[in-house]
Amino acid sequence: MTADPTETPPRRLSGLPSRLLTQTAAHVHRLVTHGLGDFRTHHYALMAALAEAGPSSQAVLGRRCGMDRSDVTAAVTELASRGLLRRTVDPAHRRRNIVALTAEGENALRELDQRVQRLQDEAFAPLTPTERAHLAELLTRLLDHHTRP
Amino acid sequence: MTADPTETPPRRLSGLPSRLLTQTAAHVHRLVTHGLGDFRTHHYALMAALAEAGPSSQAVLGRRCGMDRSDVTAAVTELASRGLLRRTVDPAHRRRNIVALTAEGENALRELDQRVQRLQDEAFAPLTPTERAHLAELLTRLLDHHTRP
DNA sequence: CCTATTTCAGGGGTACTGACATCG
DNA sequence: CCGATGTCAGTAACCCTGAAATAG
Repeated sequence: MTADPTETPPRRLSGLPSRLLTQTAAHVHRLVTHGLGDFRTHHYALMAALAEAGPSSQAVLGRRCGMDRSDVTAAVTELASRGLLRRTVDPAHRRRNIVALTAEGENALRELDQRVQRLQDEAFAPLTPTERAHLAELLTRLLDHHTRP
Repeated sequence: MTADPTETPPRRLSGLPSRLLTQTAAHVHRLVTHGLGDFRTHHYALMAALAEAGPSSQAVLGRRCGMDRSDVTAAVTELASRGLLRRTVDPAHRRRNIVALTAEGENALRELDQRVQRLQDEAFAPLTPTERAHLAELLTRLLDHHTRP
C-alpha cells in the first residue's frame, strides 16, 4: 500500500527536528543553487545587502549576511572579477575596503530577484502562503536564538 | 534601541524562506555535531536505522537515511573500524554487504539517543512543544515533496 | 599595546558525480 | 546486456580556524 518499508526512514530520525531541518534545508538549497546558474547564494546575499544599504565594508557585509569573513573575501573577489561590484579603499580607514554594486551588478540582481522568487514557489510548493509565513516566523525566532546570545 | 542597523540583514534575505531554512539549519547542525563528540550525524542515522530495522545492505541504508552510497561506504567503514558495527558479505547476493550493529554499537547508540535528545532541547529552546510539532509537520511535508516526486 | 579589518592558507563535514568492477 | 551494488577518486559549496599584515 504505502512505501517500501525497507526504504522508510527510522522513526528516531523521521521525527527528529534537527534532522528534518537539515535534510529539508539540503534539498531546498540544492534546488535554489541549481536554479541560480552561475551564481551562488552567497553572491545573491552580498548583492542584496549592497543594494539595500549601499556601499559597505566587507566586515559589515559579513555580519549582515551571516557569512564568514573568508567567504566574503572570496565571493567579493569573484563578483568583482565579473564586473558586478567594485572594491575600493576607504579613504578614511585605509585598512578597510568599500564594496559597491556596479550598474551591471544592479541588473544582475534584478534578474536574480525574479529567479529567487520563482525558486521559492518551487521549493515551498506544498505549503500555503499562511503556512509559509508561519514557517518563516518559527525559523526567524530560532535564528534569533542562535545568533543573538 | 534595537540592533545596529549596519548589522541588520537585508529585507530581501531576512524574509526569504529558503535562506531562513538554510541559515537556521547551519546553526542547528553545528550545535548538534559539536554535541555529538566523536560521532557525526551520519553515524547516528546509520546506527538508528540498523537498530530499528535490523541488519541491512548499504544500499538500503542509504535510501532509508537519505544518504549517498559513497557516504554510506565511508561511514560504515569508519564505524566498523571502531567495532560499532560489523560488515559481512551476503551469502545470497555476494555483491552485497550486510551491515549489523554490534553490542558496542547498541551501547553507543543508547548514549547517542540521550545526547541527541538533549541537543534538541538546546537547539529548539525558543519553541514550545506545540510549535516544535508544527514545525516538524511543515518540514515533513516539504521533505516529502522533495523526495517523493 | 590593543583592537578591528582584510586577506590567505588550510581543514572538515556534507552532497554529489563519474568511473569501475562485481554479481545476479 | 542490464541493473543493482559496493568502492574509489575527485569535485563543489559551505563553515570554520589560525595566522599574518595593516591601520586606527
